[in-house]
Amino acid sequence: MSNLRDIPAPGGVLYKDVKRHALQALADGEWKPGEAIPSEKKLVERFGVSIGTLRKAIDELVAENLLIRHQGRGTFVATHRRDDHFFRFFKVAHLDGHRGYPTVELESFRKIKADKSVCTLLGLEAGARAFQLTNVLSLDERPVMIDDIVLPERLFAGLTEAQLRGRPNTLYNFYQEAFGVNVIQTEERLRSVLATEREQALLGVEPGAPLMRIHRVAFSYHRQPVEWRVSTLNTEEHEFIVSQMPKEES
Amino acid sequence: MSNLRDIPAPGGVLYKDVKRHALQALADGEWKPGEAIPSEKKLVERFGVSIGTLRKAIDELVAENLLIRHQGRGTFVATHRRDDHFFRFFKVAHLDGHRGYPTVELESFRKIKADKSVCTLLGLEAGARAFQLTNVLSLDERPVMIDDIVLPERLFAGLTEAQLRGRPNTLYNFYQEAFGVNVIQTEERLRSVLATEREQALLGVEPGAPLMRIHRVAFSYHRQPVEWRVSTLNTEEHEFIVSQMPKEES
DNA sequence: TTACATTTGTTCGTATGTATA
DNA sequence: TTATACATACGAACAAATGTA
Repeated sequence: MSNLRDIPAPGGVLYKDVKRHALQALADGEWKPGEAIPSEKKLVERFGVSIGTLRKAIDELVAENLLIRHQGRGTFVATHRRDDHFFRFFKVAHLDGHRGYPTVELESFRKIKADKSVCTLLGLEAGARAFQLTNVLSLDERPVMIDDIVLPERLFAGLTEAQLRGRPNTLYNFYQEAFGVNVIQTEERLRSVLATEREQALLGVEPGAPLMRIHRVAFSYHRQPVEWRVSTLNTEEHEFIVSQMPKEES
Repeated sequence: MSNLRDIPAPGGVLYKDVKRHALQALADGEWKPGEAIPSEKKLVERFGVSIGTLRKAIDELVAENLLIRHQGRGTFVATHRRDDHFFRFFKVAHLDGHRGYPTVELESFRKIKADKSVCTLLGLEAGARAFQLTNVLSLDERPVMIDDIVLPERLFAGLTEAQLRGRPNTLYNFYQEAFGVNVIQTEERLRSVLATEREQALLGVEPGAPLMRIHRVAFSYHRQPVEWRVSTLNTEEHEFIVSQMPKEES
């Protein structure tokens, strides 16, 4: 392993180089979710930089929620296990403010050829194969949201319906553990629509009921798109939460 | 001005103390939006801490978008001027992805007694007086969103309709410049609803059209609530954008 | 254009404190 | 108790950007 100093940084900024290498270790799966990365001391040796420079690089990855520091224990790769990052990606709450975990029922699962628009969004070649699955999410025993999800076959090779039904944890945690696919960022676009017949049936709402449609692209490292999702939410008793700065008081 | 070292920090962490004092300088209006705060050298003297400690404190305020650093120029208090933070708070885009500035028309303005629920949300005593105003926002010459806004009279004493009509910049910039009220954070809750008659008229939609209702509380320093807003968005040709991590690539 | 002062950005390293196993 | 790992605090030296004389 050569020192980063040996090759001048492209941007000329050393800590950005360290960050880039750390990011690569994450993307390559050298550092795996839930596991500790090497100690600061070891990373200082590995990268040939000072402790301050290393810290500045790791600081940014921590700020981006990719790593989690624990004083006295080590620095860990973030996971999608319950409580960890779950509510960063599940933004539905009851009108009274209460936020709970949904129960998930797999409604359908099949292989498809991704259509043109989805291929564009996921950066796939035209006609690429993909998995299409539909989950119905319930809160307090009542169906609240439909998730129509498309996953590129290339990234999720061998995915089966049984796996999806048997998964013990969150979907994004399942992506991590079963396929090494790490969702670290999402982009969502929200609209209001009227319920279709299918949605009336699945969510148990009246014809003409207003629903919220959420288009989401989920990204992994290096902004690689890994999931396309259309969620349909019944906001009769629930709402979609958007808040800036979940942590830090000012 | 006494050194921070003279009084042991409550939490025992010096840079948090520095941050707290800096935050107070912002909340007190000692450091005003758009202006430069004292140089690092001066702040080091003022607080009696090392440059590293000072930097760590300021770093957090920069990360929270309260301050903006410019190498060679200084560190400035963030403003709500166009292009600056505007799109952090205006999350509406055209379906084709294009994001533009809306034109705003003041539809109504009056003094009210805030009702109980609004008082709770804004942390006001029961029956507190407030201003109620309604804006209609247009994109590409077409009305797209209605903003129903409530402002506590205590924070916006003397606000007039003429001021609101004459303001050259964004509403939040107007709060800053005219009343020293600095919006730094918002919390929003979104639902889908059917258009009321009033909304049909103002937005030019059909009866039964689905609209998006956005409930927002805006906060200033120390999480003080300063504005209550109910926005109603026509998502026929526009959508509401939610994306994590607007900056930094991973 | 040049030179210079000012201000923030980067990199280095040390010493000590605190949390964990 | 001990070793390990991260957290805080210090500050020096130099680089890069900016504004001005």
